[in-house]
Amino acid sequence: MITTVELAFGSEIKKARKALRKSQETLAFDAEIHRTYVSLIERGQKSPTLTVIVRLSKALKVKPSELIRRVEVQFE
Amino acid sequence: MITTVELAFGSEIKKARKALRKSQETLAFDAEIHRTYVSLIERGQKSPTLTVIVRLSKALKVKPSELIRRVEVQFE
DNA sequence: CTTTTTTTCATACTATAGTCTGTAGAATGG
DNA sequence: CCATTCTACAGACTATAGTATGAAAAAAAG
Repeated sequence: MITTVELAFGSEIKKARKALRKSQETLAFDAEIHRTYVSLIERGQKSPTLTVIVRLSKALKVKPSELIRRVEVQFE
Repeated sequence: MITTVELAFGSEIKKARKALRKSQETLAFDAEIHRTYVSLIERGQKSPTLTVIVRLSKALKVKPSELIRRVEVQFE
């Protein structure tokens, strides 16, 4: 099931990635996840696990809590 | 694969649950996840998805970002 | 100590996260 | 334009998240 939380999360990932001018492929490499999976996440079609959230955060140089906070803001 | 992040997350869930004097079963009911799964999470044996993290947060009356922040503190 | 509630553990199962390969289309740059 | 890079999409697959049932062990309560 895809809720809006995934969409919000995906858009924040994309935003943070663009801010670093990285491609999905580069981000995937840095976060050690698959290229196509980054695409799925950004489009809110998957609900990533805690480990993946942490890996993406590291690769994007943003604290996981900060990333989640940005997601929460979208619901205020 | 279980990293230490899951252990840290689990211990925070347990702490927050105890603070509300809830049983695992009650928390599971409130978060709409399974009884035994709460046990697994608290012991760091599973890496919950974003949706589950959000559900647990709601049931525990803590913002997801705050929950994650508490996890991060354990690594400082 | 005895009873009751809570948690752990085992096992089996279903659903979905995450991988992999390739391709078509869109976006970007020269 | 043209070439190149990047992203979306499809489909098939593997790994693991999450469910379900029950019973044993541990903890709490009386």
